[in-house]
Amino acid sequence: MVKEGDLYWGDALEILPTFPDASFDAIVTDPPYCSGGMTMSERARPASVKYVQSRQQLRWPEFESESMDQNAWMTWTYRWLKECKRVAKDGAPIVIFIDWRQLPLLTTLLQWTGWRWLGVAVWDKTEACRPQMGRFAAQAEFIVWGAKGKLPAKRHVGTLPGVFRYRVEVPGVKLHMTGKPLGLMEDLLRIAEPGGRVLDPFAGSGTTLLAARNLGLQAVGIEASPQYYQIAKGRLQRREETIRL
Amino acid sequence: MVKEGDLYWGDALEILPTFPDASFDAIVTDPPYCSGGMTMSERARPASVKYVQSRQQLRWPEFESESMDQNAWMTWTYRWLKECKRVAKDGAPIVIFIDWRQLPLLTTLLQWTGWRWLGVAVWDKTEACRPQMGRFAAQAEFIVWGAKGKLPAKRHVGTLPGVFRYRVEVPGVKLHMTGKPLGLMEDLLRIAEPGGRVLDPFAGSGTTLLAARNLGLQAVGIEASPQYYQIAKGRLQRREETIRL
DNA sequence: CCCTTCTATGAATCGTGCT
DNA sequence: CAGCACGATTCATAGAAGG
Repeated sequence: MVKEGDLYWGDALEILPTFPDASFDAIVTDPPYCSGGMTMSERARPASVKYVQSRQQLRWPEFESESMDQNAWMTWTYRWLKECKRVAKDGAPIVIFIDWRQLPLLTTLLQWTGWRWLGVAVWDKTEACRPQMGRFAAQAEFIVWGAKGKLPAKRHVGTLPGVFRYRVEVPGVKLHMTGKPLGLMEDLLRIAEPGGRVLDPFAGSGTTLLAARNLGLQAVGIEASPQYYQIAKGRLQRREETIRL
Repeated sequence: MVKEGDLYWGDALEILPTFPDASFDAIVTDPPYCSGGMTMSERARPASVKYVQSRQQLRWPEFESESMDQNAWMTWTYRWLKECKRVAKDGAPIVIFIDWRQLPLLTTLLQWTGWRWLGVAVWDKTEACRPQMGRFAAQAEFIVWGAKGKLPAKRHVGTLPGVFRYRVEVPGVKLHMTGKPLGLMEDLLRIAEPGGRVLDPFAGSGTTLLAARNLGLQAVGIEASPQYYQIAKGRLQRREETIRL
């Protein structure tokens, strides 16, 4: 198994089973949505074609798991949610990014795997990525959250907002095609008990891990793509620099 | 059948069948969510008890259909969605408020009844919601939208945002326990073709109808509660006054 | 009679705006 | 300007019901 510090390179469904039971205080992740189309043929297009506007050269490395049909995505999501539940401590919160098309399926899967569904928070990107005439813009991304059993009555966590307003970052600042703003991830990670151990099984360019460390949390990540594994590793090593990417 | 102008008093499932096919350009509504609890007994409590904090006297007339269990709500929603589809013209948009708990069920029902699901917009109520320690606030309400078939390629509608930020109004300004800000409804109604005919089968205090008329749309509403029917009737009649309630 | 499950009731979170 | 009311909630807990 390849790893560097707390960052693992490999398939989440292969790495997760090597972790002991009840070893994480929170799961925070942004899995592949596989939502680029309602039809199988649209889904089968690679992510770089689905999510990048027409006719510009490839800017992002490909990421896997984006070419599943609805059924494959469902089985796959079921399995990693189940594994995450095993490695989470009782009462641990889980926070998952999802887009509107997959939201109903994800809330169902979350409950099927035994997690308790507690709400839907919103990432307001404040401007439409692609405004369209005559339709509401897809300006929000959704954040499904829940817990393994009940959230403990007394937690050392304050009150948290339910809508987070952050602009999408431009390529160069964001290092993954679907990379999230660092401030957004820091806000979300405040759901975790201070000093706790956080897992991101789909680490991408490592923003969750970086944000976690900024908050004084321990962070463990898994990333399947060799390119993003290298990018995340580099970011974590450079964390001491003052520039916050 | 009791009606006054374009406002009908009665059960939507009884009034809708009296409308002709393909007679509306848009459906915009805020149905009872029936979301107050995950158990049947919790749901069975009247809305004024479920949603209003303890120890204050009854401020709002009760509204019906808020005391259904999940199964009853599902069958009921299926039936009114189906009727709405019949009375909608081809290409007409539908816009429905819902809370996070019922969102997955509503998107399923929308598709089961033959509507095309096109997205989820967000009403961000901004800060004024009940904070909770250690959890994300339930600060947003969700707006499921779609169309009967495809939206026409050429519509006389501009680009619309996907997140709407409006504070919850105080009692006195809002006339229904769950009343929506007038500006919010006006924003949402911009999805309708200018001059079109809009239906709200759960009119409540009539904010949708008022907003529609402010935008120069024809508006038809149905309201089951005699109290809210009177309130909505009064507001529409007073519309000429400059004060916008 | 004890244990489990269900149900009914009310306390409490804090930023904001109104009095 | 201080105080108070308010929120399409959520949860804990006491009491009832059932096996």
